[in-house]
Amino acid sequence: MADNSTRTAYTVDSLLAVTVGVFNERGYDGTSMEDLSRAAGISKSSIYHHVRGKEELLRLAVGRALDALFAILDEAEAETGPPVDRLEHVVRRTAEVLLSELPYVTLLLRVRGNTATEQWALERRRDFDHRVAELLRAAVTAGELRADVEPRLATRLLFGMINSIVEWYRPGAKGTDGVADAVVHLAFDGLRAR
Amino acid sequence: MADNSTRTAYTVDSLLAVTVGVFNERGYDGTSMEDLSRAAGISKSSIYHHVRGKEELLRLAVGRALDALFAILDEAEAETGPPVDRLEHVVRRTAEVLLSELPYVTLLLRVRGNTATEQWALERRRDFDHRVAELLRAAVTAGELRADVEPRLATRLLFGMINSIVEWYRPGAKGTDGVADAVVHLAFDGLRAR
DNA sequence: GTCTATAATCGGATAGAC
DNA sequence: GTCTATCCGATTATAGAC
Repeated sequence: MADNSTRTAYTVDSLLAVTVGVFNERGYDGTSMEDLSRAAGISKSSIYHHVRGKEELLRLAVGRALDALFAILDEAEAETGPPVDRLEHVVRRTAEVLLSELPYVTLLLRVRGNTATEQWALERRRDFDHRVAELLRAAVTAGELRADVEPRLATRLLFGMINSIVEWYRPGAKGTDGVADAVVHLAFDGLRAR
Repeated sequence: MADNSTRTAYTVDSLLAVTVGVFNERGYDGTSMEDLSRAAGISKSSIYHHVRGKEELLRLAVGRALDALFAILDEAEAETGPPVDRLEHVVRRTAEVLLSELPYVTLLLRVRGNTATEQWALERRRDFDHRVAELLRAAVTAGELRADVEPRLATRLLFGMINSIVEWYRPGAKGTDGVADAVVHLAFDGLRAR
């Protein structure tokens, strides 16, 4: 918007939405405050009015993604059904959260660990993975999942598949309906025709 | 090695091995020439004796990964068996190449497209994906793979799973034997007990 | 809440000696 | 083939006006 006088002033949230888009396009390290100011249509120093700096923008964004993901685990662990059903719930809901919080989760999954904020994010991701691996292990013990693949390895490959959604999914694009269904089908029953 | 006088002089290849390790730890954008010189134990200007700059190091590294991946497709497309067998060959060999060329493929998979070199790498990755999707489509047409998941979507999820190996695999670590086998089993037959 | 101007530092790259 | 010294543009962040 070219006319500053009619544009609604930024809030931290609306600034964050713009920021995350740029971080995902250019990478966090590859994004300068100049890039952000251009994308937001305000000056660099105006950004510093809302946040302490670039790293705080990263922390707020990945925090939003992490909160959404941990909420899924809290739901699943409160359920009473067989382990395999709870695991399926986590798989489906994680895929759905990836889609609904796409830019925030995308950023989270690309974090490498250069700064304190990035290391904090990696740590919380590891906690998430461990809790999922426990669910999967319980389903194997119950005889509901095949026992010939090590649970930790299966968890990693399973979430590798789910997380890869952020690499290509674009809302509204053709042929992206039923992504969560496809994930659940492939994960539990595989590609082969029966 | 602290003693410069006894260390073998770098070649482009040996310098590349060091470089790729740092790029993967800190990210390409997050790595400075200063970081590289410290890791290699030589000065910044000595690096410029071997390569034209930072971007050339990236090009050499991802080029090595791409060459290894395209060699797999050339093999598979030359085979004469049923499509599903050729696809399984590609899946297994891709997982194996990920393991054998781990740092180079890791770097390739993290490229985002900020520079000309990065865009060239993304383009070649798209070519690879399309050729795999064709193989998978042929296997669906032959009735060897389930028809209720769109081939492009299945390809993406399949390679999402395979590529995610670079996120956690460390050579020699416990519980990482039979990774390629696990990938093939999960991809074609799924997690569920039979 | 946003601006212009600028401080302070970092990072890629080069010159020229050994 | 490697070094020290340095150039200079880019980048994060701040000061102070409106």
